[in-house]
Amino acid sequence: MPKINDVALAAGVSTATVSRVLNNSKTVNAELADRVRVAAHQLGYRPNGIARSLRRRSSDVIALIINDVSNPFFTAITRGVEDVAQRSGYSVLLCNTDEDPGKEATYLRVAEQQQVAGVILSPNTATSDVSRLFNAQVPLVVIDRTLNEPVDSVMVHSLNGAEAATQHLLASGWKRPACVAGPREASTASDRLHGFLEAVRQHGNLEELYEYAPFTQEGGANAAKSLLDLPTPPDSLFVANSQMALGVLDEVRRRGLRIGYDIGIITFDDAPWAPFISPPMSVVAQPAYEVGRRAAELLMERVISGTPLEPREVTLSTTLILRESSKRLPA
Amino acid sequence: MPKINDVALAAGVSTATVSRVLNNSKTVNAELADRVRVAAHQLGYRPNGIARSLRRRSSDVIALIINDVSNPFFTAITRGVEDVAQRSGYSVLLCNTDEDPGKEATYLRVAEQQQVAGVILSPNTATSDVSRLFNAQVPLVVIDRTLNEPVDSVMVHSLNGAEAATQHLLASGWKRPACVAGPREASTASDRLHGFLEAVRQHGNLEELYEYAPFTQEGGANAAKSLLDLPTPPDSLFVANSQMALGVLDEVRRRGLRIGYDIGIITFDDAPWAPFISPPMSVVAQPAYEVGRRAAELLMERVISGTPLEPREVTLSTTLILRESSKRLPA
DNA sequence: CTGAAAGCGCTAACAG
DNA sequence: CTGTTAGCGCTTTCAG
Repeated sequence: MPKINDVALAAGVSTATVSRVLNNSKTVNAELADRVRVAAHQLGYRPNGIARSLRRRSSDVIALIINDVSNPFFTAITRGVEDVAQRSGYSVLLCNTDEDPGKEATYLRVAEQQQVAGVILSPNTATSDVSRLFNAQVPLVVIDRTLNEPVDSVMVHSLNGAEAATQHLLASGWKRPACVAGPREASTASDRLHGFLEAVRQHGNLEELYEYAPFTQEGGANAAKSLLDLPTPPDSLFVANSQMALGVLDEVRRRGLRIGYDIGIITFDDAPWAPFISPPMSVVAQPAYEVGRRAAELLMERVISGTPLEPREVTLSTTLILRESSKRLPA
Repeated sequence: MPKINDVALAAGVSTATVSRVLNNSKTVNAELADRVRVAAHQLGYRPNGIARSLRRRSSDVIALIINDVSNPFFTAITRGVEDVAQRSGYSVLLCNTDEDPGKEATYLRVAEQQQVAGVILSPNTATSDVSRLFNAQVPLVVIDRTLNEPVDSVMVHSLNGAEAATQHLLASGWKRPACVAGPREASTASDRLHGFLEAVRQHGNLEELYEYAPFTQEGGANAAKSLLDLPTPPDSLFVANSQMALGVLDEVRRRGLRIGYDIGIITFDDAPWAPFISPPMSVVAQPAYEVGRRAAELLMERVISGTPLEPREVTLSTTLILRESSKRLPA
């Protein structure tokens, strides 16, 4: 691998000039610049990003740390982030924590050690430790779940969405809704549960039925199982995310329950498969791509300006998409 | 941020000793080692990974470059890779190319410049340029799609799977199967198409119906549209991946075609939603997690041993999972 | 077993 | 406008 010095030698200039040319400094004589470019090209020179980062104390890479790569919500976010990062000439490195605080800590450390230009984080819990990033002055924006720190954030108003979904269940004639809630530690899970409970309380006279579980297919299946095994089981389910919904569907099918007659279902997240299951799934859609886009925009501002800004907070809204699974059909 | 020198000063030793302690060199006096650890801890010292990488000419990060984060096949691979990388103390950085050769080139460059310890790549086309990685001696293993180079690879025998799926369609009584094929450039797409054609030819007397399209939901929808608009449309579809299958489903529904009566469908990839659509989708399942696991194992061997090995090639098999969508029901 | 010192490849003052 | 030079923070010979 040729180094900057080889290029300098070949072009008959100093390394400083090579560096200037390669970094588009405008103050270089055109003829020299050409010689440098030719030499660099002939040698197949590639700047060593590590050395550059060490010197500059920052790279042109941002890290996106998410909880679950297989959740379509996060992959849609990823697209949003990538689109704006790319436009600014940054690459995005995706890190999957799998809801594991240990992995999250590891990736936070990697991000710091690799001197990424910035990080977008969906924290496992509100107490995830970002102090090192903070000390290292690495720009950070938090998405999806809140953090107990004053930082830039892009959130979705889960509570409202959950409340609306539950009200819809009730308005459709279901009498005994329950909530398949996510894990206690996730703010989104508790927001959605609270939205659900809010609607239940407003309706009055209803038992507060819910079950915490991990945001996974298995978690959803287990929660549904517990709920449906109750002496007086619920007749409808509000599910906290689409991964869980798959598990709920599995359990419902296993029991031979007919959606629309024996049970009503509505879930958070408009997964790509939602319209195609039977019956089509009603959902509370989150503007996932938008979350990613806005987060990346906030991050890029900080990265590029470098100036310290007041923490900014953007909150987006959900959309209720009514399909069939939540409707109550005449017997 | 404290540097190694600060730790050395605080512990009253040289930077070399600090480095040795932090890298678990066994040849350090226990008492000194303790002093170093205490000092490092008190100062909140974190080694600068960039500087370390520059010196060592390698980091403890591997890159996984895939075509589509939202495809469950790739996310399952990701899990496999992460599990074994983590076991060896490596972090995996996921890069999403979105089937865009430009992005692929960018990430390959990033991988080289960031001096990752190794890369696992699902190449866009068989001619993707990995020469720079090769020159830089970065261990590489290719997955999913072939590359015109002698490198370690983990593939799935697509052709057999496609052939079996098509034979099943024919054996179920469908008379006019067509293939919703992926993009020409992807070896998986052409393998699957060839498997399909193989079965069609063996059966004899059948028209060779197929349509190339991108591996996306939209691609699948468009291909289905063309095929179903034929003067004599097919009565069954073999679809090349699960993203496309969603699009096919959409188009089929739009036309009011009843799966099982008017049309039979079978697709590659056992997406999580496959059992839950109506009717449940028959699929050719790929051992995705296994692909990731094996690929990471091959990579880790190279990374850790550092010795040049002969290129190795592992090929895994598919499994036909018959559900309802491919069955032909009596009218 | 430990320390001094030489870089890894690049950028950015600082001179000229 | 261009070159010289001093590091960025760490690891690793090489002496002692």
